[in-house]
Amino acid sequence: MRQLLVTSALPYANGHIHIGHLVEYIQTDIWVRFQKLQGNRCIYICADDTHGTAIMIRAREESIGEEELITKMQRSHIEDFAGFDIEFDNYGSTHCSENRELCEEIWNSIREAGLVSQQEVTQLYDAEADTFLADRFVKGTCPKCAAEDQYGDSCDRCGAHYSPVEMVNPLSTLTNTTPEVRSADHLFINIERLHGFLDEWTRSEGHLQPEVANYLHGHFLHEPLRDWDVSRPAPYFGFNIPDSPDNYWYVWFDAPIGYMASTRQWCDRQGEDFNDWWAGEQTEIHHFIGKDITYFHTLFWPAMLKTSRYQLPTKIHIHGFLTVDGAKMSKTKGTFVCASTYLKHLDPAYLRYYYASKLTSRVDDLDLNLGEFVTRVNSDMVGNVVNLASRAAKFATVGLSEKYPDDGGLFRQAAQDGREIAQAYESCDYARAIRTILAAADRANRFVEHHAPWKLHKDPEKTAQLQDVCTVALNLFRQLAVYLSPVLPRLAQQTGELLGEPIERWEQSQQPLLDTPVGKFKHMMQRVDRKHLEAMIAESTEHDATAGTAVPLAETCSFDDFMKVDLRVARVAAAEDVADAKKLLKLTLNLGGDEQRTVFAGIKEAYRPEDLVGRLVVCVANLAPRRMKFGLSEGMIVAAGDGGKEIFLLSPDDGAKPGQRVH
RNA sequence: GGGCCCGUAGCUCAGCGGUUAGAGCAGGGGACUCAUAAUCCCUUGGUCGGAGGUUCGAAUCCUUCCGGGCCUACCA
Repeated sequence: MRQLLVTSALPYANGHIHIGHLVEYIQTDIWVRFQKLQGNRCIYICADDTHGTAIMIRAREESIGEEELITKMQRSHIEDFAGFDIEFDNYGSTHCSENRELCEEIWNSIREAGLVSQQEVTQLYDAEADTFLADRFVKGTCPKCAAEDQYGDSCDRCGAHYSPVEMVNPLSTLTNTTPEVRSADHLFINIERLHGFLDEWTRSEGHLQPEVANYLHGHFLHEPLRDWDVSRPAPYFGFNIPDSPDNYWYVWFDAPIGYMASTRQWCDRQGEDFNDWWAGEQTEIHHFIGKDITYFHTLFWPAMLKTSRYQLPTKIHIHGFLTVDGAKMSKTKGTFVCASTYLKHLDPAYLRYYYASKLTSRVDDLDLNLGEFVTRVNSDMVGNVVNLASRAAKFATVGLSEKYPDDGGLFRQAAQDGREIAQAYESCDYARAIRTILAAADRANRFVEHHAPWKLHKDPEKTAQLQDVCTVALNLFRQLAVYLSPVLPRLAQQTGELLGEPIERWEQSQQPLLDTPVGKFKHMMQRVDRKHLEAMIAESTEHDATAGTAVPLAETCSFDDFMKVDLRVARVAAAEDVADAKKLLKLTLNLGGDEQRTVFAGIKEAYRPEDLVGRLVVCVANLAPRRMKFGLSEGMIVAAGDGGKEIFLLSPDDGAKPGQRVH
């Protein structure tokens, strides 16, 4: 019997669970249920990730304490997960005494190993909010291309990377004030000292999916690893560092330790020995995470565990992101669906089944195609599998036969399929498991078709034959229910009730159930109603009115300030593609008379050159010319939108003439 | 600029060195009526992104080009 400790990534206490998160929790829950069904000793551990600047700021916005915020959010997360039949053995929080103690212990080991150093870090500081600003909390003008309204680390428009300290006219998005530059001492971990270990660990068989190992070597491990900044100066919501009391551990230091803290809570409750789970080789440790946090889990985390002499992960299972109908989840499209919203409209089994039918062991993104969702659930799951019980149970009033009848080898074949299905679950290739199960369901349906119980039913002399046919059909169905029970626990439970024996072990798929009464049949699952799906999307759709208020207004400016900007109507005389540029089109603008300008505009993804020629636009005519990679840009055209495909050029109403001033 | 991954039927994918390239859904035709408009049978549909190469043999290995996605370190 194996002993397994399984985790999912800790959801951040800053937001609610949505269908994107659920890919991971459903994936993990299926794996854990499979392991338990196999008779392995397996615990599923998770917790809320509660620390960091974002929590501090949100608590302020809601005028409540951080602890109140995270308590509320944890309750909500637990409820959402329960609604999707995701069963944790312990669901904790990183903000607990167990975590603080473990952080301290691991920190001391890292200190003792001589890996910690102090370095000065210069950052922007918001004096009004009294906090250092992470890059995402700074907006300003790009120091390279002068694009406005860019985030503090890089520019959407020219792709430049810089430090927020270099930005022109930076503004704190928290208070809309101008931040100051301040320095503070941070603590760094010299992770390069573990380079050799990480090189070997990431490469050695089985710890990572091959593409992840390739990525790490191609991207990080081919050069010296940079020191990891693990502290943040006050104010910060988190744990104080005992030997550096003005500093806090960065949230990514204490978050993975939360896996251990949550395990410790479980151990204390169960009377188990914590070291048995984290300090000995008898336990396999499996982390399930999304590809966005690969770096923390495959480099920092093993380094921390190695240094503090804890057990290293057996395997890190990494999955991709969720897209909906091929695009990122979007609030305006209504595809950013919260777990609780989903549950108001649809059965959680649908999503569990659909995700399972698409999950493989690779890091690829998973697309939730809404049309396909309906088809797979209705045709494959309900029509093919669940309906099998429906068409046989009704005729099985006398119960199952005493001896298993000749079924042409169907039961044996499906029993043998169990090996392949189990292997598929084990390797996280659930799509393969589902495919194999569906093939068995096809065979079972063919059997029923061929033996036509509805005809036998009409002939009183064929009762025994009818019983045999139902015995086969229901046993074939029960096999499927066992195989699907990690994905569809409720279906397994209903099947157990129908046939009078709960489904608890994988081996139940290997022996037919005989000589037992069959309960009264009730529908086990409804088909998806497209209307409910549409209602869910409608409820998730955020309208423009609410979406538009998200960006705070800029500082008040005087009329004179405004008049410094000379906006002119211009006609696009020519527009051409800039071959090597990702975002730029080269425009020739006519500003009235002979006045011509060349402008490089970052609108390539939203407009085709041929559609622009001849139209009127509004141009900033007195903007300082800018030397760009492809030539000199002598102005700027004004547009709304976030960039990419979401760019909307402004144009005057009919009658305006090139050269007219806009004011 | 660099890195990782992916391009197979309308859609979602399987096949990853060896018989005429497969499945499900969708499309077309038929059967059946037990069942949740279900199920069963037959059927249409692909120059396996393009071009080279290795090989007796390539969707499968290598090179290169094209197209797409993701990442590029104090938000990994």
